[in-house]
This record gives sequence, structure tokens and C-alpha cells, in this order.
Amino acid sequence: MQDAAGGGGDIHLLLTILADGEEQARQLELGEPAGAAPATDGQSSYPGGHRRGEEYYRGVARQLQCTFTKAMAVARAIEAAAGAGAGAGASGSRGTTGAGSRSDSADESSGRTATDVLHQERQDVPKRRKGALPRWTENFRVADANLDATPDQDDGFSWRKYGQKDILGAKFPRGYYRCTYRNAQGCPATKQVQRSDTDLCVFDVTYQGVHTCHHKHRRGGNHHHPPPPPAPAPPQDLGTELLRNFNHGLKVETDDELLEPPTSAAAAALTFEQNGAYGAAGQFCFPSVPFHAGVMTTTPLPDDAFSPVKSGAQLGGGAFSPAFVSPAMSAAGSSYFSLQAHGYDYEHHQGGQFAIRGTGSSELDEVVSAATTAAVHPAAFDDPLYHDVELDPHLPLAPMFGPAASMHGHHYRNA
DNA sequence: GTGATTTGACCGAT
DNA sequence: ATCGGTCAAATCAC
Repeated sequence: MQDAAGGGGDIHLLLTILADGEEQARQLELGEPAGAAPATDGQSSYPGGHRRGEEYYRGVARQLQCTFTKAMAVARAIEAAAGAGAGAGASGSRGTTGAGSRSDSADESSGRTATDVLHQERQDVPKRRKGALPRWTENFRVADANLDATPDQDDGFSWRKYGQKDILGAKFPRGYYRCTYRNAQGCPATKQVQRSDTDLCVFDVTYQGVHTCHHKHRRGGNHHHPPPPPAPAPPQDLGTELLRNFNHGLKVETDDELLEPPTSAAAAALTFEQNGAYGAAGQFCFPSVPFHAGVMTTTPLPDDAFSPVKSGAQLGGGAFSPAFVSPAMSAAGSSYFSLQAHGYDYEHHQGGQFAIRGTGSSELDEVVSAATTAAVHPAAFDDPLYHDVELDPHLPLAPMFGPAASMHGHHYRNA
């Protein structure tokens, strides 16, 4: 509604990003580690000076790539904002009745635990917080673009389809699934599956809510899937890992400057806050750099898909992964991955981009300030209680992988 | 018979 | 009024 301000700001932002890109291109040309130089460390990371240069160029090139991505995102956002207030999806509404014989809806039916939980959450936060449940998206690619190709890459959970809907502007209907054990165990997890209209091989799978069921891996069910495919990791892990990584004193590059935690995180959060003022969102990019396994734990998580630490699985070819990676995703060779939590969409592209898309409003400030606080007091990360605080553990403050990692902050308005 | 899927209708949000 | 998400009766599959 107040897109006007956002639009103007976004244009300015776009210009800023483009200026960044210009600067990065210049760096490429000069080969001079300008601001983002690994100046201070140097030798420790790159014994061979010659190799260091190579790495440097690569890094700058990736930055440049990220900058382009950001610019395009902002441009699209501007376009969308200008065009029409394309309704942002993500409505977490919950229909109550069915036809005629309703009887549940209230709250006491035994199977409504998940709903209850949601209710409770909402009562705790009177503001309407639709995206109360963490939400993230993965792209699955199937071998052939066959129309009857199954989007159902077994992710290790048992899903039950409860709806299908034609979506405006999409060629293919969207399928709605919820955890089979929703009634039995009150598991709130759901997912939406939609085939990409551009690439028939690609299915966008949006997960929402973390499995609370003691899911048993789908017993030799419909699909031939021998590999033990755990589930899309619960976002908590992302937050945990991010925060953990943060504690490792990695460097973060925010927009223009290279910073070091906690300063860096604080600055990143600050950037966010500024973005928040726009009512917009942030997009963070960081070059894909070889990361140190020490920072993360790579675990082929077993059945209990909810152990606090499981992530860092490598995508193919040495590309880094976000703080967590669902085996389902890597198995499917997905090239794209995103996550949303508490109103923010986190997106990660295999190319090394990470974006945060906010759903706007005051929530942003809350989270940002919480994040800022947390960033300044890294010790808080070790406190298991931080989960209970408003602090959103899923913030993008984390310096991702490796000392050379850098992160750019920007935002764009998401219609 | 049991459980999953299909499908039209309902509901909240925009 | 429209759209996305959900419900539940009807239907299908085992």
C-alpha cells in the first residue's frame, strides 16, 4: 500500500547496487583487493600467493554475479510494485468448515493438535503473523519433463494430499500436502508442490512447518526409494548453524565494507534495519567459496530428523551449501533452495546467492533488533534458551562459509 | 474395510 | 470480487 516510498527507495537501491557492480568490475580489472580484500589474513588461508589471486578473482566474479542478481531482483520488485500489487501469497489462513457437516473447527477434536499449536502461537502474538511456521522452498528436478513425472521426490516423510488448486498465472495446479501424521501426532508440517511452468522438469516444493511427528520413513511405499532420505531440515538448524558459524569469527562483507564479527553482524543487522525502514526485504549474496568443514557438521541424519545439528552437507561439486541442506534436495540435484521463517523468506541458490525476503511490516523491526542484540552478544548464541526468546534464529547474519566468504546485504520489495 | 486421493465448496486475506 | 489455502464428502486403490 505504501509502495510509493518503497518504489522510490528501491530505485535508489538499484542504482546503488549497480554502482557496486561497477566497482566490482573495476576490481576485477585492476585485480586490486579493494575494500573487500582478504588483506589482513592472506597467508594463513592461501599459502600460495599465486593461488590467492585466483581465488580472489573468483570471489570478485561471484560478487559481481551476486550483484547482478540483486539488481535484477530489485528491478523485478520495482516492476512488480509498479505494475500492480500482485498479492503476496503466503496466507496462512485456515479454513474451518467443510460442506454441511462441520464439527471440528472449534478446537477440541483430538486431531487438531497442530491447529491448536498454531492458535496458541497466534494468541501469543496478537499481530497477525501468518508465516508463524517456518517455510522454505526447494526445487526438485525430475529426469524427464514427462507430464506424468512424479514431483514426489521422496523426502522421507509421509505426505497426504489434501487439496489441489489452480493458481493464477501458473500453468500447473498446485498440490497441497500435509503430514500423514497430522491427526495422529499433530504434526503441522505441510508442503505445496507446484510444477514450474517454465521448466517442466522442475517442481517447486514449499515446505511449511517442521515435522514434530516421529516420522517413520515411508515403508516401501509407492515409490522406489531405497536411499534413506531424511527430510528437509528444520529451519532451526539453519539458525543454529548460522549463529554457530557466526561465533567462529568469520568475516562478513556487507555491501561495501568488510567487517568482522560481532561488528559485521551488527552492521548487517543494521543494514537490515535500514531495509526494514523501507518495509522491504533483504537479499544477501555471498560468493561460493570453499568452506572449512570445521565450521559445520555433515551428518547423514538418521530417522530423527530433528537433531539440532545436521547440515553442511555438500552439494555436488564442492559447492557450498547453506547452513543446512536437505538430503532430499541434494539427492534430487535441486539447484535452488529457499527458506522462510517467521515472515522471512530465505532463498539460497546453488550459485551462491542467499536472499531474504520479508513479508514486511513491523515484524521486521522486531526481528532485526533482536538480531542486532544477539549479534552484539554472541555469547547468547550458546544459550539454548535463545530459542525461547523472540530472537529469530534464522537470521542471515551468519557469515557463511570460510574466511573468504562475503555477504552482501540488500533488499527488494516483494510484491 | 481402511486409508489415500479427488474435487467442489468454504473461508480469510487482499 | 478474487485468490490462495483448507476442508470434507465422494471416490478410488489396496
